[in-house]
Amino acid sequence: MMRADAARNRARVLAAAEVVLGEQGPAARMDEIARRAGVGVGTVYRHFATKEALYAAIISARVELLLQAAARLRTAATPKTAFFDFFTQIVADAAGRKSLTDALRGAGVDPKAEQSEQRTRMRAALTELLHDAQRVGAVRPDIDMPEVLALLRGASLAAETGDYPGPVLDRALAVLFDGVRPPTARPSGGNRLSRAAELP
Amino acid sequence: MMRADAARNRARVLAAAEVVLGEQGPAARMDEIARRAGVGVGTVYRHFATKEALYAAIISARVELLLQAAARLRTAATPKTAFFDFFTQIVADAAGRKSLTDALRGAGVDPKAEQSEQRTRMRAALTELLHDAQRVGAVRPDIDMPEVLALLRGASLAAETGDYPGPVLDRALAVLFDGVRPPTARPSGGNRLSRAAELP
Amino acid sequence: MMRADAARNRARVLAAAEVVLGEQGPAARMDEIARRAGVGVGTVYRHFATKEALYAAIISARVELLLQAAARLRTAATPKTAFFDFFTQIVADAAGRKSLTDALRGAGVDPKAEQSEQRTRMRAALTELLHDAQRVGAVRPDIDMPEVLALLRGASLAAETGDYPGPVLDRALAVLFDGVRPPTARPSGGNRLSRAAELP
Amino acid sequence: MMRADAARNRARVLAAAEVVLGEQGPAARMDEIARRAGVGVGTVYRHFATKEALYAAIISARVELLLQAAARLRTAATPKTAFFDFFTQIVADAAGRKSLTDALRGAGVDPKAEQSEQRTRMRAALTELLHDAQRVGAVRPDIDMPEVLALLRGASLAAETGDYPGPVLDRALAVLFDGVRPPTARPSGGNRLSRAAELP
DNA sequence: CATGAATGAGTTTTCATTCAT
DNA sequence: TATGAATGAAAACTCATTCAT
Repeated sequence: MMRADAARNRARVLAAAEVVLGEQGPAARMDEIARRAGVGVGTVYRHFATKEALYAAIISARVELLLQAAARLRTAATPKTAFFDFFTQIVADAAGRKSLTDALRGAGVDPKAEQSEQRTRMRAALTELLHDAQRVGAVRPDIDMPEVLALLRGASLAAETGDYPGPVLDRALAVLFDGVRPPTARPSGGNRLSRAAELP
Repeated sequence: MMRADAARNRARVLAAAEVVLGEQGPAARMDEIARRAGVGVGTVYRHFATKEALYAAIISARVELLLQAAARLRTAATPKTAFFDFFTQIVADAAGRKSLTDALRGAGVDPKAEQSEQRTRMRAALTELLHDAQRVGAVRPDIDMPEVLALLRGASLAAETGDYPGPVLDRALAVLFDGVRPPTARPSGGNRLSRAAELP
Repeated sequence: MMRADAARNRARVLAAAEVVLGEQGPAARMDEIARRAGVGVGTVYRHFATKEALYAAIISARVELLLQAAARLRTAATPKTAFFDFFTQIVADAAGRKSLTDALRGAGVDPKAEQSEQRTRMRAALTELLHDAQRVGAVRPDIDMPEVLALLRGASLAAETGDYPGPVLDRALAVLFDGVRPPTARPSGGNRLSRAAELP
Repeated sequence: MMRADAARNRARVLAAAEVVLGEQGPAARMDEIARRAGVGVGTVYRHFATKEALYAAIISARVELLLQAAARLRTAATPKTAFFDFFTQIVADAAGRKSLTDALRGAGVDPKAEQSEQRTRMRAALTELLHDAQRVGAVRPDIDMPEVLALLRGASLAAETGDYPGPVLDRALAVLFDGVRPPTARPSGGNRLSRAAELP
């Protein structure tokens, strides 16, 4: 019973921290996070030794979810779309957590042991999807992971820190993907960017 | 004559602030900035009433330079390349000032009167270059400013916050630009990404 | 149980602040007040959000005591002397807290909600005592609250900011009270001012 | 010509300081005083070595004026009224310079050499007027300088720091003076306090 | 285990005073 | 001599972290 309580508290703190960081940026206070979680500061510190550790845990949880999504895509989707779907999903995830990365970077969170292990797994997952896509000719062959990572990072940051309506993000991604595909994979005349659903 | 001294001090503070912010992020202390500039804290405050005001002045100066570059490109370069050159220049500028934007955003710098006026001018400059490029068929016609801004922001953020070797950034931009160009403007077989000069 | 500790700390801070303000005037530092109270500055700020708030709390406590004294006098003393006793007590209280008012005014303490509520109660208490005294002919009938308040303020300020030996204050008050009484209430020949106990 | 300029500047600074202190209290800044005087801070410091020295000079000028008034009254008025007139004048002067004394005391201005010399002259002037009045029976004989000084200080402070409409101050002073007069000098039935001119 | 009061180093900002021009 | 830019000590206030209850 104790264990359950502790676990619930940990989860509550994590959730509260994500919200508060999104709202207040890197300046968010531990007191406030505790208040939102409905616990005392002491409890926050019982679960996360340090503010930085708490922030790192948030990232960790996020990345874990994305990794699961990557695994799912690899089995469920065709190599032709899996890479693009994953890319899109990461960006959508970022857009849904406005300015969180910002807050985390502002807080000076460094890649620690666990994080760098996750980083490795993330890279591996992405590499697989990329190579699969290249094998079936869905992605141009002269592109490589470093570029992909840079493009992914840029897209995520723009989605997270900017305030773009969904369709704008979609079209920006479409442009990006057009650049990523081999010319032959583009429908003749190009992928006309859709403007239908644009919000006012 | 004193005015000259004051102006020099102002410039020194601005320069020191840019450096220190780049190094230490939003947490940079006013004391440190003053020390680097070789002046007392009081002098920093004489020129910039507030930490936030100092940060705003840095952005302002940066944007001003870019606006001048835009004007220069419009006369000196052909519409075919001006847009891409400007885009590239902004990203290079961002790359050269690692984590400054970060620091600025972390400091909660708001778009103030002057800033928002600059924002307007920046949009105008970019719009001109974009339309010029579309007119001569260098940029696909179904792309519009919102997407361009999102792509630009993403590229700048990636360049600024990431630690990519130059060639990686170049290739990522090349991919992006391929997506921006109309299919007809791409050499058949695509723009082969160059790998020659890659740094270790 | 912690609450008891917190309350003790609050009281300590209040007491220390009263002392330090009396000694050093409005320029007293929060650090020093904390040191005297034997707590950290943070604790001072936990209990009083602001220097001004701390000062306001001191006044509040003082006035509360005087209000209790007024209530006591109304039941315990005869209307003939109660007014004069209360007046005297206020002045004595002021004399006992040298330069505190000074410090408080210097700090720009404004009448806030609670304060102005106290102010109202204080006026009410004084008004009752005044009217009682006038009803029994102990105070001239042509005097009214505004004058009484002005006289009281003057007497308190003199007592607080000046450095008068007790007998001097007593005689000054005696003169004042002679002016407040109806001529008939003065012993023929006036109230001879006592000089017996004068200190050097 | 230089001398005249310097003297004008000194006077300007003095005047500006009096105004600014009255408005902003002890916290008034030297910069602001200089600005109001239409000179640079450096000039303020040329005339007054220290903030405290400036404040002392203000008091000094004030007292000098009052001393001249005392001398004038001694020749021009009858002993019967001269004392009361002087007392009234000091209080009126205080009322006209709201919170200046406050500012000065708050600034920790100490009695310096010059000041204490003035203090002596002030006491002497008041003593003369008091004794003259006692000789002609206008002031009760059992009152002495210490009480008078205490009463005067109280009245001045009340006038300066309070916000009493003129008639209230007048009536308060009338009460005070009734206490100061021998019973025989009060018209039978007392000096009815006038209520005629009271402002709404 | 949870709580939240206490701690105090750390930061921003102010302002009297100095001094180069 | 006047000016006002520069100085930097001082002071208010914050907040991550600890620890008694």
